[in-house]
Amino acid sequence: MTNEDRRTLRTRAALRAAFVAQVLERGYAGVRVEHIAAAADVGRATFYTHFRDKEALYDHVVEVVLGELRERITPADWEGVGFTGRPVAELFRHASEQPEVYRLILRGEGDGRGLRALVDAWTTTAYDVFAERAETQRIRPRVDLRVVARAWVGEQAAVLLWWLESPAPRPGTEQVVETLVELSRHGRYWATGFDPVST
Amino acid sequence: MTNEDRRTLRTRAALRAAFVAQVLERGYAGVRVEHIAAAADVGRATFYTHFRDKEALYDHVVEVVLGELRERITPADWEGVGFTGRPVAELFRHASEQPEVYRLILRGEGDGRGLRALVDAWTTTAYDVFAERAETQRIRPRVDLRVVARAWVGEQAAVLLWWLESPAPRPGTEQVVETLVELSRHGRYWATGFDPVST
DNA sequence: GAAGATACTAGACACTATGTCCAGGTTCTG
DNA sequence: CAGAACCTGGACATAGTGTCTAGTATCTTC
Repeated sequence: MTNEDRRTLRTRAALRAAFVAQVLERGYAGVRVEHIAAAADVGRATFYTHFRDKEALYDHVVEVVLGELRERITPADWEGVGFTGRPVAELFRHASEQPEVYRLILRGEGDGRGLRALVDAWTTTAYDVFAERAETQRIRPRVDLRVVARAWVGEQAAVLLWWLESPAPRPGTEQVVETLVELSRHGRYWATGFDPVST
Repeated sequence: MTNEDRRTLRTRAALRAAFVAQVLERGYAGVRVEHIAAAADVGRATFYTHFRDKEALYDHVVEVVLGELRERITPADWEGVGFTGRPVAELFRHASEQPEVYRLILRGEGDGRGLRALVDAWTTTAYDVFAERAETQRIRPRVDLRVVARAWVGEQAAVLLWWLESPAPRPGTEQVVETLVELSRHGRYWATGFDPVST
């Protein structure tokens, strides 16, 4: 890796950071290329030597985050007892390290493209794990696993966004993740204490 | 209600329909005011006599849908055994009657504003029901009800979008709703057949 | 069926942001 | 220090926005 490359990488990182900050400040539609360039301390023309337009930068940002997330979760995380707990915890931990990008994506900023990318990727991963588990354990699931995977992911997306946008005194990562795991394990009725039969 | 009002209402409805169709065809960012006007069979200037801009029309569309949904679900739907099943079924039924608008909103089109509006409204409603139930029944929930409400809504949003975008041979409303209810009742582990303890 | 009100219309307008281009400047490497 | 990158400001044509105006169509009411 030569040093020209380094310079390029630094500039791109600056543009990414500037983009995220600007979108959270002004909203995706309200951000001008000039704002991003200025916030990244770079000329407007320079922006275009790196990215075709605002959308391209957005896609790049999402790609980077998804790449990091993928690298962080190994197949081993999906093994064993309570096998969904570790991936969820890892997701929340990653998000808490860079709340801005995650808020950006989960809010559906940029016409929802990033949110759909995240949800789709995460859903595919989950479904594959669920399906393979059912396969190897000769289990015949009582419900459609595609629906289960979607539900599982949607649940996390909604809770994660709420958690990231909650003001200062918010529950800790462990507590929220624990709640999600409990819901997976015992169902909402059990967790809330409402008895579906006698009520 | 005079007849001028009628004309106005008809034009607005036409603009709403045109907007939805155009966004699904070109994506929110790709839609020009001219496209909407043309699709509604109306002059471009007319658009501006009804709505400030594209965003205002978008907000109006969301408002109408949320209004309809609210009207459809009475407090009685939240009563009794399996009290979450009926509202969910009603939501899915409403969505299946006008899949286009719901797809538009759930995809996060328009920088996610509509999706957030829908999720927030639905979450608030759910939380209030949950909280009041816990109150009147003197139940001390095992988990944070705010998280439960978020999770419950996120689950539905993700599954509903998936369902609306699935090609022709897709599961029926009843089946999908039934799955969601089962997940609420018994938890994901039970429904998938994976035993969290012995696995 | 005429008068009046209201919605609609085409076209022109200034304005703003986009994306491309270029010629010259800066910064790092070898 | 020479060369190769990256960066730069400014100029440019283009496209879409939102406003306005003067005039036309449509419907109600008497």
